[in-house]
Amino acid sequence: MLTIGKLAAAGEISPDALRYYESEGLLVPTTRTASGYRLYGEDALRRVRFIQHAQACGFTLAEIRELLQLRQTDSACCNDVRQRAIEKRLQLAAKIRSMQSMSAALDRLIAECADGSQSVEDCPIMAALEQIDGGTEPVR
Amino acid sequence: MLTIGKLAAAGEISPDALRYYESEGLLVPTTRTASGYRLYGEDALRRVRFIQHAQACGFTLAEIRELLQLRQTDSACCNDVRQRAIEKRLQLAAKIRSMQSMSAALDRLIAECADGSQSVEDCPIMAALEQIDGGTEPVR
DNA sequence: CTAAACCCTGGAGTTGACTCCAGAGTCAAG
DNA sequence: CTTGACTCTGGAGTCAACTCCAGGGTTTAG
Repeated sequence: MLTIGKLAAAGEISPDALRYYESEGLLVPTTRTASGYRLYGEDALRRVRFIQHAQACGFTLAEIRELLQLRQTDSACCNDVRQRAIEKRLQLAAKIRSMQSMSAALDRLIAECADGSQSVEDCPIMAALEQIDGGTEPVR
Repeated sequence: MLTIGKLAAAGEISPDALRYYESEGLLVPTTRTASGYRLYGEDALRRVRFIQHAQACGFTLAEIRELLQLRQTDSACCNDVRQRAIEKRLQLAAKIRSMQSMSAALDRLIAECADGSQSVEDCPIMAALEQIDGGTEPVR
């Protein structure tokens, strides 16, 4: 059994973050000592890694909690998990596209003032940013 | 001269957001009526568009304030603006790469469980998320 | 003249994933 | 037996860009 500090060290995460996960229903300690210290079993480390990897795939903690709850749900099958992964990939694609169009807009602006010796008043970038058609769509 | 409501309507933004911009030093009304109503000149609408377009290029309000302050700075030249655009493009590229690697990680997971009829316990996605090497790096 | 529509200020709430803190109790080593 | 390291709880603070609200005052249309 691991105390919170040991688990934190093993998972390269702060004890505060582990307590936060508990408050969010993601990782409940196996038991507590008589004095109230949290004690975690071995599976806790796997759970921490699960959370970290899912975060690295773009899932929020709320979504990760749902994924974990699927394990408890008898009617759930692997397709439910897969579906969430596919949806998350779609969300990522949308965000990537949005940022790519931001980047493309910047490209145009940067190209527009290849010679940057002018004063800021005459800067083509500043001028372009005031125009009605910025060429980009807002995020989200 | 426009009241805050008129400017808000023209700029397709809320009056609250305009007051917020003022508090952040981005858009100060030209004057006020005797009773304290904000009054904006024509340039205010251009300023609002500037803010919106810069946001659409990924700049934060703090960064936009800096861009606007460059106009006041005598020593600043167009290159200063250009440099900020280039740096922002770099930041965007880094975020895009990070999200692309998230998406790629999801791709692998999704492929791994092409047949999704198994129970969640046996789901290859869930199993992979518990492994040490997730194949992705954390964001930021 | 009155009601609706507008405006003001100051401050709290939102989202997400934490961090940091105070004040108190607990545990392990020497 | 003491000292330092650890843990507990509850709550506040962080970032960004707002939104929403209460409790007022102002303006305008009919």
